[in-house]
Amino acid sequence: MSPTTTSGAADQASRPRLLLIDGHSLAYRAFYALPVENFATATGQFTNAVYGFTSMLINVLRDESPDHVAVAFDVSRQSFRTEAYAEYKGNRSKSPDEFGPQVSLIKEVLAALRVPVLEKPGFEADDIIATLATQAGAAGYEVLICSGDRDTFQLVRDNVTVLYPTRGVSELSRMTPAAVEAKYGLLPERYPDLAALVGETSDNLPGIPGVGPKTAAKWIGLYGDLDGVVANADSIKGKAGQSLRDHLAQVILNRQINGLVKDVELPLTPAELRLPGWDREEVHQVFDGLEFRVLRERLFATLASPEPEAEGGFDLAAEKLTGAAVGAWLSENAAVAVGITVLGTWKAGHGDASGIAIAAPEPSPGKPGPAAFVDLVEADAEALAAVTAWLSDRSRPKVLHDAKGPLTALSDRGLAVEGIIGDTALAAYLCLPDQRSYDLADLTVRHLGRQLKAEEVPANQQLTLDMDDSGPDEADLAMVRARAVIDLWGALQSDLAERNAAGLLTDVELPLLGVLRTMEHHGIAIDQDALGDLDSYFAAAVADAGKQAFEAIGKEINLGSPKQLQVVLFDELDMPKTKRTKTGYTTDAEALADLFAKTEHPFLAHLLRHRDATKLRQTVEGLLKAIGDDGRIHTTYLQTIAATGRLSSTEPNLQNIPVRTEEGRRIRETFVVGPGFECLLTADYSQIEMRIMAHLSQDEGLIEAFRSGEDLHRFVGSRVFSVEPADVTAEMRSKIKAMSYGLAYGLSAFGLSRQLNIPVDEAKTLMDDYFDRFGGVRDYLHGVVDEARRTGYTETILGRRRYLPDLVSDNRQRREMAERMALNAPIQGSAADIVKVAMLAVEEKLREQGLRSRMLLQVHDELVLEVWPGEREQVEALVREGMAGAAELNVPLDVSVGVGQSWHEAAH
DNA sequence: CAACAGACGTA
DNA sequence: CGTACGTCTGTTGC
Repeated sequence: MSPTTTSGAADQASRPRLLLIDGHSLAYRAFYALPVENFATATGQFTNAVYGFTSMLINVLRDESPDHVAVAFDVSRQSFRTEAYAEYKGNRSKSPDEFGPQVSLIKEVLAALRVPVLEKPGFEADDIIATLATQAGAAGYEVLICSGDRDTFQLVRDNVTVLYPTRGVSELSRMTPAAVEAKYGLLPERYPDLAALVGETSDNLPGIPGVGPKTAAKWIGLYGDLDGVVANADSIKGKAGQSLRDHLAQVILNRQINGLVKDVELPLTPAELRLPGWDREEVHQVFDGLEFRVLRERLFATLASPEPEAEGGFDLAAEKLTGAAVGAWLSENAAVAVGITVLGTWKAGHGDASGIAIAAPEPSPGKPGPAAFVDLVEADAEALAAVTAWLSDRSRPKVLHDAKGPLTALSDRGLAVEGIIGDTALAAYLCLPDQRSYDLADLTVRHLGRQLKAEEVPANQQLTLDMDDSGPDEADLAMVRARAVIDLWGALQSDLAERNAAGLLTDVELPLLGVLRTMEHHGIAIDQDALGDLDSYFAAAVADAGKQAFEAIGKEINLGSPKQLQVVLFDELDMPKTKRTKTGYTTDAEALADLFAKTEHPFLAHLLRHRDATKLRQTVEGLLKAIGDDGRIHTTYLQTIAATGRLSSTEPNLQNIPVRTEEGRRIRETFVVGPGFECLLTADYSQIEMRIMAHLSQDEGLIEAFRSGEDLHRFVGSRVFSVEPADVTAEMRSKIKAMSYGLAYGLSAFGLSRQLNIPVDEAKTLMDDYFDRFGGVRDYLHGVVDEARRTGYTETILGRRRYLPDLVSDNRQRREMAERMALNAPIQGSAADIVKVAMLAVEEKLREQGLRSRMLLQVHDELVLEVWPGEREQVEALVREGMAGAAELNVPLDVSVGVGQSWHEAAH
């Protein structure tokens, strides 16, 4: 067990990195990825392609830290390829008028950034890239190619990676030799062979009919390369073989065309592509002209001061430990906060851990940080005892990344963990809650400027613990990740502090993580037979409604296909057109109900019933599939998804179980109390968002409404309509209710009119009257947007922030969207804060009072508990106390509670 | 096969 | 032209 040094990522500070970009291909992708109408300067110049290209460029420069860069462009469509094959790329329509001029704007941006631009008549950008990649590769460079053209895959090598845009231009997938092999089943060098057989639509190169990538790869595998395939064409059997023989000439031509030229004469060598650093003034000028304010900020923020360690990997002194060495290592190295990663599996509240990696921070700059791995399956008693004791010692600080799953795995192996002082995923979420994911590898690049991914380790640089050459094993990678976690934690501290989020992490999110873990673990019991019966019932309803729908139109179509429905409704039955969607006219339930009111065509009624029953059946079947061996459903709560601070629930989603209709509620009847328990108890906040609105706005009228104990909407209605509360009609009340809730979402008069089916001016009057009587609400709503525009973020009552840079967007649609988010985020987010605090309080009280009752579900403003026999009253009292006391607002927090044998019965 | 769009369930 | 989510199905493929 002698310590060795392992390098988890490219450790090549001395190795130059060259980034080669296919300018045309990326500009074109950007053009189609971003809606052109949303990107125009005051003078009417379209900039979507420039924006997308520049944005991608900034990201790649930031994430990859190349020191050498070049962008290659096609000069024209004419090249040696069109000479050889006139139809090459002949299917491409002329690029739109809005596109062409943007190419020269891109070149202006590149000039300001001092990025060399290369083009060569008669050749395509890819040939230039192939040439430079070849030269640089031979000279020992690390080469990155950014291109949307798959032909570049043939250039991939150990030190040549293609970054291929997958979604628009925002996400790049790394095509390494392993990635190419995984995707196509052959070496990168052979990719053009495969492309020649399969064809390339975008280049107008037809492939062999009936031959796809699978078959092509099989042949190439069989005969070595395309020459081999061609030579053996006669011996390939079957339809595909015949097809190959029929199209042999095209295949050979394809291969001539798709091979890239690697010896184009160029004015610059790789060494001359070193980035000299850009001209700030010129960048300002160009970006001003393009009106790229946010982008300029991003450029300066991310690239002005490149991280000193930007190219380093993680050096650690890694050991795999057994026996007495485990305890010794922990005593020596784990007194400070350490990073932990867990090998194992977890899903639906259960899991198993096979190993644990622990890493301490670098003792001093440049010195490898200690790291250890303990195999939990093979561990001897002594090792296990040491790990167990250390894990459960709350005075030994630990940091994990997205800890809920790993902790579930450890827990199911009998290992309790105490002393968790940080979770890097939660920390990153609190800092920037609008990100879609908090992948550890992404965070290390963003915050540490270091790469994590294993496949980026060049084979010749891997030093492994094993004596063989198999590369880093799982344990090595786990240790590298553990080290990344602790380093990341260090880097996130100041970020958390600056954003005032440290307390939120320590006091709310971290402890909540444990609560959620046990809720997932417990799950909720299901009456499987009843649910099965419901499935049959809904299936019959679907069949019945479908049959009647078909009779009504005299034929059978797929009722689940909006496209086919549009044909029937608008072409064949000639019904009035509904609201437009991207691809046609909507057939949503509201529109269908409108159409039914107008036409009374029975098809519509049957269709609506079919939709309804189908949706319910899908829900039921999803739930049936999710029932575990224990007869319970274990959802997974996601704590870092919702930008407002809410939780979300997945696999299955138990936060959207039907409740509004009678049939829907029958599904809730199948969520039942588990064996041995007395009943389910549900507790929910009534009108929590409106109460938060009252609190935040300090509006005297609204506060009085809640303090008076009068029905809220009746009270507000009496003010708005200037009548006695008793004289507020049901219609008035429902209008007020819609408006009150709408306000918290940024509802406009137009939206209100549409929802209430009243004229816009009536809706406008209604809103004006509302704001006249509740001026504090109006002032608050205006104020919250102004403040957010000034500071860049909104804040909840616990200081949870949401950053909304689009508030200053020059695009109206985006700006107004951001404004509505700014209105809603403090309200929805504060409600989320309060429920989270309440959950912690309830958990704490259950524990303190030594009760066996337990929390099972959270549905945003509702908690569902399972009550142990004899504990009902005590639980109800503590839940009321915990929830009502979760925040000090200037209005009371009202909690209503119900109990029953099922979730439905416990509702109130 | 994967990504997208449309539809719809909840708070 | 009302926020926040997750899931299913059908369609499509710059």
